[in-house]
Amino acid sequence: MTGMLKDKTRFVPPPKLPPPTPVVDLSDAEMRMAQDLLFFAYRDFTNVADQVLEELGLGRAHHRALHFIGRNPGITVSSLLAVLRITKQSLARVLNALVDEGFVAQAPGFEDRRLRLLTLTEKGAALERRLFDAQRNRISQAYKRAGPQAVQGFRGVMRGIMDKGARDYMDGTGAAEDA
Amino acid sequence: MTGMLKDKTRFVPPPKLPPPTPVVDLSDAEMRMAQDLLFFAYRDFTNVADQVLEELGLGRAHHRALHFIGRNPGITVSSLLAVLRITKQSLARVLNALVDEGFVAQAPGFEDRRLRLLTLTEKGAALERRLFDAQRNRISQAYKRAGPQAVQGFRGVMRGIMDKGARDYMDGTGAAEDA
DNA sequence: GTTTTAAGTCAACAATGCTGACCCATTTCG
DNA sequence: CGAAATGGGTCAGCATTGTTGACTTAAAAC
Repeated sequence: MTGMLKDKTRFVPPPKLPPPTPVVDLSDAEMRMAQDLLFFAYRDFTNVADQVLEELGLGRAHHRALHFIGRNPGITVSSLLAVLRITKQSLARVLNALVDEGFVAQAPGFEDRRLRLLTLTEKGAALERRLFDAQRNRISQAYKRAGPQAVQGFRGVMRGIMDKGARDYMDGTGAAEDA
Repeated sequence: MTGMLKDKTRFVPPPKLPPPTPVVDLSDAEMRMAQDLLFFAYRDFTNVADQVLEELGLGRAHHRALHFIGRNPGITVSSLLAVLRITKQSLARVLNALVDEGFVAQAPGFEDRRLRLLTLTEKGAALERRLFDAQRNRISQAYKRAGPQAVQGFRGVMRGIMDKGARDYMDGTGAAEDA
């Protein structure tokens, strides 16, 4: 019985204390820091919108859909799937909720009537605005404090981290890209 | 019936097509872009480690725990909770799995024997290394391409986006901070 | 007129958050 | 010393959001 640890087989004797953490080279520490940066910044950035979402019984997935539909009015379901990289079923849940509650409207395509062109309703645009405003504060504060040059660097690095596909999407001016 | 849309009440007539997306001011577009950057960079960065994790039947939550224990050898459970900002129960699931499978070791504190000091076992450190290596490529590529100045900017902006608490943690040299 | 394609749907499952309610061992404090 | 506070653990149940697999329907393409 190792004190409070009960006898749970779970106890493993400590490896002589701090396993000396290799500390390979300097840039290694930089890379570790980048992990932290991404984790914290993303977590806290997304959290900003959560309060508003909770009020409405929506989740982050809904926010993402609203965001990308707002940025790409008339986007098709399959393009949206390609951007989000989730399955049709996952999107369906979220999208149906948004349509049911009047945040998103869908119209059949003109040329190809199989397509469902997605747009935000006014209600949807208003919600997206609200969510955006919350997050915008964060960003603009951070941008302001860091300065325009830092912003340039930020963009460059972030672009470098993402997949080529995402980079391409972003280069498409935010208009619906072709998967 | 409106073609393929069946009769699902779900159909909402299109709002005259692209609700003109206000386009308030220039900096607004910048902020929107930042949302995209964060979403894509974070998604693709975390994805990098997923393959390795899947092999082992572990998830991202396990990775996070490994990461922060690795960076803060001897961290207590409550400090880890404070860093991750999740509940004890959520952490327990993940931590128990890691201990059971020999990735993490725990030792009672010397001064205060209620504490459980967490460290990576060699096996755990090796796994963390593996996961890290995958992600390191991304980062170092991005850093290299963007240049050292951009990296500075990246850090500044990311720090600005996160909560003060996270910033403080990071300033603690990555050594276990006091909640 | 057959085959693709865009979209929708049912069912079931897994990971990871959460809350609420307790228990135990240790430390602290009156 | 004895009570309260603290660090940690656990059971049970639930929500969100991701996954697979299998199948349908409507429209387009060939």
